[in-house]
Amino acid sequence: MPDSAPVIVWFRQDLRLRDNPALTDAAGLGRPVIPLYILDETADVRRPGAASRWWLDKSLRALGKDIEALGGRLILRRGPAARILAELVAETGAEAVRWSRLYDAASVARDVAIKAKLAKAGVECRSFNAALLNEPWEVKTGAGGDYRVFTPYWRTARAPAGDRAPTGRPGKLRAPAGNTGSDPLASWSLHPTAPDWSKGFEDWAPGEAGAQRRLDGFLDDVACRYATGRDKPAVAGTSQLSPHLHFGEIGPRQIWAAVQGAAVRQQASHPQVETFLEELGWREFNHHVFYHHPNLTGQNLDSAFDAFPWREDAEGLMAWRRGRTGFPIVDAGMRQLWATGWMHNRVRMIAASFLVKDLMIDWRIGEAWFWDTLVDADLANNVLNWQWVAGSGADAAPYFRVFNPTLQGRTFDPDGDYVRRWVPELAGLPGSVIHEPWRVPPEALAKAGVEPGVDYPIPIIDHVSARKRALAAYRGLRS
DNA sequence: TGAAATGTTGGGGCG
DNA sequence: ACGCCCCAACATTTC
Repeated sequence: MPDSAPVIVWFRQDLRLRDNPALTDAAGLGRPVIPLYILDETADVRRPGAASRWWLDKSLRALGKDIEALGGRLILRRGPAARILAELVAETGAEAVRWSRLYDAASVARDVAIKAKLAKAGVECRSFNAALLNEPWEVKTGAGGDYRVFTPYWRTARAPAGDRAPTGRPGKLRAPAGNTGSDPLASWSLHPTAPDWSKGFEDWAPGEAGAQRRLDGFLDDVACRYATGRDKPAVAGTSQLSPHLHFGEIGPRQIWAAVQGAAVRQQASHPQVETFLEELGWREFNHHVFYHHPNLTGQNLDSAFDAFPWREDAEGLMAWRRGRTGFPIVDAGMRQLWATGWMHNRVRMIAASFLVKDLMIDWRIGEAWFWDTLVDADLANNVLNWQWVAGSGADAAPYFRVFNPTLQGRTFDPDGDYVRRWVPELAGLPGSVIHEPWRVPPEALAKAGVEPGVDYPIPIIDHVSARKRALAAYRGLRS
C-alpha cells in the first residue's frame, strides 16, 4: 500500500478518541486518516429514537471538535453504508477501513456484507472491540455453550481473560490531501424542531469529555455508596453513564480501569463498587444473550410467553406514556423520562412492571416507547431488560413478582421528594401519603390544593385486582 | 433487582 | 402460678 493511501475510520457507537482501538490502529499506520460517520437510515438496523437522535447530534459535534484538535476532520455522510463507503474509497483512494464492532444481528449482517464487498475491491478491513469487556462469543460455559443465567455468567466473565487495559489517544492525525465532502451536521435534523422538546435535556453533556467528567464525578463522590444509594431515585446515586456508554463516548475498559484505581484508594468501599461493576456485568450479559439469540427484539426468549394474553388498552397506554396513571411513582418516572430522556433504574422497573403486569400490555409496546424516549436506548439492554421485567427473558424476574407501586414508592422514595419533583401537583402532600393520594381525606387534599381527577388522575386501575388478573393469566400459561 | 398469604413464636394481659 | 388468648414480630410459602 502506498504511504499516501488513506485509511477510513468508520465511527458508529464508539464516538471517542481514547481507548478506541480502530482509531489507534489507523493512526498507527502512518497514513492519512479519514474519520467518517454515516447516517444510514436505509439499513435493517433499527433507527435511533428521537431522544437518541438528539444525543447523537451533540455527540457528533463534540467528536468533530475533538478530531479537529488532532488535526483531522470528521466526514459526515448520509445514505446506505455500503454505498457511502464505496464512494468514499473511490473519491479518496483509501485502501483500508477500520471500525469497532456492533453486535446486533442486523448490524453484524450489514458489516459482514460490507467487509466482503470492500475486500473484493482490494480494501483491507479490520474490526475491533471497543464496546465490551468480553466479546459475546468468548464467554463460554464449561460445556462450551452460552449463558442464560447472570450469576454463573458473571463469575466467568468478570475475570479478565486478556488485557483489559484501555489504550490512550492517538497524537496527531494525518489529514488526507484534497477536500473530502461532508454534510453539515445541521442538515441531518437530528435536533428536534417544531416543537423543540429538548429543554429538559440540557443537563446532559454528550461527548467524550462529558463522559469522562461524569465518570470522575461518580468515582469521587457517589461510587463509595453505590450499593445503598442507587435505589433512591430522589438522589443522584447512580453513575448516569448509560448514554455515554451506548454511544461509546466512554468504554467499559476505561470504566473498569478507573474503578480499580479508585477502589484501591478506598479499600472500605469495595462491596459498594463491586455492585457497580455488577451493573456493567448486566450490560455485558445482555449483549451476550442478545448475540446468541438475535431475534429477541420481537420474540420471547421463553416461548411459553408467546401464548400470553396481552391486552389492547389504548387509554391505559396513553396514561402510562404521559405519566397520568394515578400512581405517583410511575407517573414521576414516566415524566422524568419524557422531560430528560432518562429514568432512574429503580423507577424503570416499577414503571415497566406496571405496564406489563398491571395493564397487561405487551412488553414490546413498552420497549418501543423507551426506545424512542431514552437517550441511553440500547437494543440489547432495552430488549432484554423489558423481557426481564415481563418474565420472558434471561434470568428473568418470575412473572408472579409483581411490583406494588405504592410499596415501592414508600420504600425507595420515603420522603416523596422524587414524586414532588416530577409530579408537582402533589407537592403539597406529606411524604407519608404522597404515594397513595387516593387515601388522603378530601379536606387534606383540598388543603394541599389537589382535586382528584382534575389536578391529578384517580388511579386508572385497582392494583390489587390487577395483580390477581395478571397472576391468573400467568397460571394460564403453565397449564 | 417482590408482595401477600400463611405459619410460628413469644411476650404480656387477664381470669 | 398457670393456662389461655391476642397479636406483633418474624419466618416460611405461595403466587
